[in-house]
Amino acid sequence: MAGRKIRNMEEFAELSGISRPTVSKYFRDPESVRKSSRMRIEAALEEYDYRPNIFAINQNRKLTKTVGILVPYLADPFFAEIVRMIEWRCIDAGFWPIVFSAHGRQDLENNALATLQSLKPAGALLAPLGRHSDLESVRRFAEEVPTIVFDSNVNVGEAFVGSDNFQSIGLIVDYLCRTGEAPCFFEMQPVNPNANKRREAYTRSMERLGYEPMVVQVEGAGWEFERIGKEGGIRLISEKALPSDTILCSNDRLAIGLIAAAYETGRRVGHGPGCALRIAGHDDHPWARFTCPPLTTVSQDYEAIAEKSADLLFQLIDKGAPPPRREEILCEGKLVLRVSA
Amino acid sequence: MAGRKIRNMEEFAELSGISRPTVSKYFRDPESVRKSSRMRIEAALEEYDYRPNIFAINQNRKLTKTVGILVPYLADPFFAEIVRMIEWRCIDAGFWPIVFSAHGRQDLENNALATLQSLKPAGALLAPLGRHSDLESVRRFAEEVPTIVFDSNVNVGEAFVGSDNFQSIGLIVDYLCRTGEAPCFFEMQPVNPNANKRREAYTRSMERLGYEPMVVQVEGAGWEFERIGKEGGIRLISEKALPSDTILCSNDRLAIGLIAAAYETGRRVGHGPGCALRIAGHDDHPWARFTCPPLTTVSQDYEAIAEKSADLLFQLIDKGAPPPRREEILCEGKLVLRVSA
DNA sequence: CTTTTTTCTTTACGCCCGTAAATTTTATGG
DNA sequence: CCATAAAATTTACGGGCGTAAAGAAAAAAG
Repeated sequence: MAGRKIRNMEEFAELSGISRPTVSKYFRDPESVRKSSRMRIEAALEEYDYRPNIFAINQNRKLTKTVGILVPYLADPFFAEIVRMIEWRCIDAGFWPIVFSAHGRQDLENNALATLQSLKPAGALLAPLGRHSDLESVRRFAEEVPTIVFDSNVNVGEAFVGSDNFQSIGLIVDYLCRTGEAPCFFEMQPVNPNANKRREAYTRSMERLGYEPMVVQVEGAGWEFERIGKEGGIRLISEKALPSDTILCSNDRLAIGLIAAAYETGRRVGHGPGCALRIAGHDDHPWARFTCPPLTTVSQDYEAIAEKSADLLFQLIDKGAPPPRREEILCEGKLVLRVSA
Repeated sequence: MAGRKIRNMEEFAELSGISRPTVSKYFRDPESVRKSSRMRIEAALEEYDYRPNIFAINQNRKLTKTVGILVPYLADPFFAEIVRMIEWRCIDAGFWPIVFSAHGRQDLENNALATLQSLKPAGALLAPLGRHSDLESVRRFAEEVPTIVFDSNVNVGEAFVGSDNFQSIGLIVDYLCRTGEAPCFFEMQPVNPNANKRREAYTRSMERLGYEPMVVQVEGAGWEFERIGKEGGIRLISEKALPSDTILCSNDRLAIGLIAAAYETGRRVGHGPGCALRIAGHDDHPWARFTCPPLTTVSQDYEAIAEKSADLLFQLIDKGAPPPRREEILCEGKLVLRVSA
């Protein structure tokens, strides 16, 4: 494939000895042409290294093979991981995934949606910012593009895939209450519906078990959750303002910050003797197993969320028609017992 | 902008009362048309919400406004951060960044390069896999597309931007030797030139200071550095196989794993009294300040690397011609003293 | 107000490919 | 070997835009 330069499909078709429409058909679906033709085309491909012009292809296809993926913050390991898994599935299914990050900002989210829409994608997988989303924009987008929403349920799109916060929080509240002091709930200002649901789930679980819910909210905006958790944690610990020595964090990143705060203030974290604090998180972030001590948490089922949302989208694209009513698929979390609580 | 649907530029031009070629000119550069025309177009834009078809635009332009960004592993916070910064600059400079991740695999890197090339980007910013790269593919790509290589110097492209490993490693080796036992060097099998340079820099620094270099390599492939560091660390610590109680890790992610290993085996980390190990890293990863204890490390200058590589690319795109010889820009690291060493 | 310059409009062509219709070739089965 | 079905070819058009050329209109300069 080091031969001369190929300008376009016309030229390539000539060199391969097959007509251009047939070559075009081959590139849409290699199985759709006769075997002998396929082999001649592939022989020519070996020799000449031609690739059809993506722009010209997509200009004329009503159904692009592009799938848009938008997440609120790609530098968050949760999204990085889940995007990795989704990209994978898209490629396997013959789609061309293209990733956007809103970098935590509404204007960039809107921008990404607009750019994405002009790419005329076959579909989109959106994890909206949540509280900071311009819901009207998201809705308008979803009206034009087959859209599955994941992670952050903003009641837009043909379906939602996410975690069952009531189940997962229930699980860990049960565990914590059964094995020691009832937990307080450590959160920052909620950025998306998950945070709210988790707080509510915590409150309900506590009440169900006959405890008084205790919610502690720390100051801080933005996506530097660890810093917020650490700074807030240091203040709360040194002021002895924590209503319980068992702390359930709204997510693992806050928990990582809180563990750092405990270290800095000399409190030993864990469930053994001599430990001052028990700290638990939620999500099972990629880094949760490497904290000191390793973080007890509830896993989000990354694989399941990635798989279900992708499959649902492919289904939606194939069917053409949206489902009769908006589906909401909730994946269950699993208790991940480590040392911190 | 809730008016009727606009099909194409023709229709939009008609509605705005300006001819299509002028509208086309406007979209390429709004300043290039007369003010009165610009205002009429913008008024129509307010009302009708039209966006030119990206595919049709790029098909006819020789110089696309796309900039490709390829990193080896986007779920690594170092790359996530630096991509975030680069994307930013591209958007500011009026380009359209598009991000690819090789997910640590050669076939996906090649795939991404091919896809990227068929997008006819104005330029590309590549952080190659390194040892696992198909250098011939990368080279062929760089011959066609103005390319800046960053992070991993594989001697391809018009320029390289990265860290000065000799400077940064020298800095931390000096510090560690001055304040306690001379460090051994903790690494895994090198995945890219940086890892090799760092080992070499360590060796030289040690010899310069009159110490015997001690390199410890742990088993493990792939991009789960923390796991590799932790598992290797546990083995080395429990077998008392570490040649020094001060350990300089090839990067922060390994160090995070090693700190977890020290915790698990009950060794206290830090430079104070009662500490069994001093552990230092390299990179100043976003998570390095949240380890327990916080990680002493050498920062890579993320901002500088992102800025210089992006600026260099824009310059290259404007100039049209490559620089007389391949530039190599090395950014200096800064010592980041925390508690772990 | 006239001349010069700038900018716009009109017209037209091309980019590279998808795709439809009509025709020809090739494969399949009896 | 022929009839039929399947697949390929030829021909033709269109998509949405860039862009060039020529002439008209508007702005700037005198």
